[in-house]
Amino acid sequence: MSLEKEVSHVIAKALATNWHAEVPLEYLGLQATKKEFEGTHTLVCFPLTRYTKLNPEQTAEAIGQYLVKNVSYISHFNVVKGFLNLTISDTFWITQLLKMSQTEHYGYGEKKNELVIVEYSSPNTNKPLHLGHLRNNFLGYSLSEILSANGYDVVRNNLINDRGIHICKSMLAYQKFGNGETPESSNLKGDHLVGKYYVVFDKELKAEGTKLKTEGWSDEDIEKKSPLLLEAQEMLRQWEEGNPEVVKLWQTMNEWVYAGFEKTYETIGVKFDKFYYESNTYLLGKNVVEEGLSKGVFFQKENGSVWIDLQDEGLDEKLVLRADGTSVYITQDLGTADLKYHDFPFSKSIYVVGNEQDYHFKVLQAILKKLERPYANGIYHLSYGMVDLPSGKMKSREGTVVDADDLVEEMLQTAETNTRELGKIQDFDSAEAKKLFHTLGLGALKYFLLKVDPKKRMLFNPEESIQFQGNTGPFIQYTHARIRAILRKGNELGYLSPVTDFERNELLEVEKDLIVLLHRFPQAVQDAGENYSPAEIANYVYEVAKEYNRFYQEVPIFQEENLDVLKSRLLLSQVTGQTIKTAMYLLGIDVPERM
RNA sequence: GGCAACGUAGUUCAAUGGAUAGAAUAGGAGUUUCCUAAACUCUAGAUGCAGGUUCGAUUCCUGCCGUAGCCA
Repeated sequence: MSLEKEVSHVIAKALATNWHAEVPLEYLGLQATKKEFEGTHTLVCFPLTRYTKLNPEQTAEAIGQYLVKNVSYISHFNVVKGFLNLTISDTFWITQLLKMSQTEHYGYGEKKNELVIVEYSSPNTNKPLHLGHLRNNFLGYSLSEILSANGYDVVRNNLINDRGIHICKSMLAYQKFGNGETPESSNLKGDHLVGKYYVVFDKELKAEGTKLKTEGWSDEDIEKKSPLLLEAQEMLRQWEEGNPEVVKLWQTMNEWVYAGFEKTYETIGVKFDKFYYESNTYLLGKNVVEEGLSKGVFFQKENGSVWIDLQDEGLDEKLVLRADGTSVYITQDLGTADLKYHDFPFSKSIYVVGNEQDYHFKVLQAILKKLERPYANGIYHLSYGMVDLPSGKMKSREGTVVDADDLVEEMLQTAETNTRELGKIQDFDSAEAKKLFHTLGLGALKYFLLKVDPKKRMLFNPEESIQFQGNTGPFIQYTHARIRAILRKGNELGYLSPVTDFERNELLEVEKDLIVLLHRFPQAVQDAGENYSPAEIANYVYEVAKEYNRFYQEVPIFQEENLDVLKSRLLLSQVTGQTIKTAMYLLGIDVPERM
């Protein structure tokens, strides 16, 4: 049992024996003591006064005395107003340090034998990935690692949107204006080449619109009946019919895109266990519509369209099948949900999708519940906020999109420039150096996008956002590299063989603060999993790095004359380094040995 | 029009209803005979407005103002 839980139980017992009160556990939770007070754990006593019939100070005093008497490792306490601050003996923390160092996979939870499917990335195949996709990919990847660390079996799933009008637009523009260009001939990454023709289509469509306008067309007609647009729609129809020429072009261009995506995924270090393609799943869901009708969950309107009434859920009526019998997005998502559950009987199914689709996922889950799908309650929409630029929202048509490949390249450049300026890697060969720039550049980018609460929208300022000082990936990586340097030296001097025991009874303040923080790691991993929030890991590991740097500054390890004390500090460094490495791993960020 | 968000130092982010609202960055002042100064220390600076619930509100409720979003 964790220290916090144990103490909470003793407090419950104190209230039961002294005041015959049964107090809900939520009032008994301990919180971290603020820096300016003595102690590490604090009980807020205000809510307990109604049970003790004493004022807050007296209540805290009485519980404090009980705890010191009944919990061996609580050495003393102090009361400030209604706050009971507990001090735990140094020997307890020293024992904890040894335990942490001997725990395999420290921070990880026990196996749960439950399957979780995390769907993320899910790109369209008509254009390359941009900054928003990066947030999605990093979130999905990191969340998968975090859930895995919490004991779940995780399937990382990528549902690729490889069909539809948007791809036909690229295809049509390519057919008309492509002149047989290929990724090889143009020296463009496949996804960028296809994206180029998506832009071409848009430009041509606009030009056509301008021309039609002078010919007297109304805006509405231009929007709906522009010949280019009709042609794209016709192409989509032909694709659905299986027209060999169209299908072949579609395959060719998709292959280009996949090759491009694969490269990007590899560079940014994200992986998938399973791919679904909408070209295979877009017809699913019609059987669900029939099922819903026969169960009376759906109803049909006079024109034949099928709807569900979700007003009792606070939502609207929602169309699930058009009058002409064609599907809408929600239809295929219903079918795909069944398919996923059939392939991977999960207890949780997580969709990493932007918050612009909040309504869609509310509807999806509500429908699945009404259809009494056993998995419906396990669905969770990890709804993340948009990444805005200083100029506002990214718009592909206005050319304000930050391209993922470009951004990554810039990051690597910045990493190289910064690193070379510091002149610490003269003895690195070029392969080592390149690897380091990659580690640092991507670390900076991933950390930047992950440290913000996923639910919140965030701002990305290209000039100012990516820094290497302060609360950044490289700062944490730097701390790790420092620790590794210490450990190398400790090893050379023969002090780490390994450290399994030492004589020590007292800790410096900064050492204790660090151990207390490290002791919280398993809880941080658990919380991050329960809240679907890599940001919690990011904030935690930053705290650890900061605290270690303080320790490093205040305590010159190798000047210590007492060998037991020296060894204990090496062990503290080792556990810190390991914790940083693990936490960063959960974020999908690598840490260097030297930098 | 309907729905659901968001608003915290100059800027970017924190804060299970708890103590004097934390960090980073930008600004000011320091630290290198010592394990990596991508570090450390000190300093200054913020809860949109008005009510309400509470012993206690950045957090919960109501209204207003502002920002972007979704559904037509």
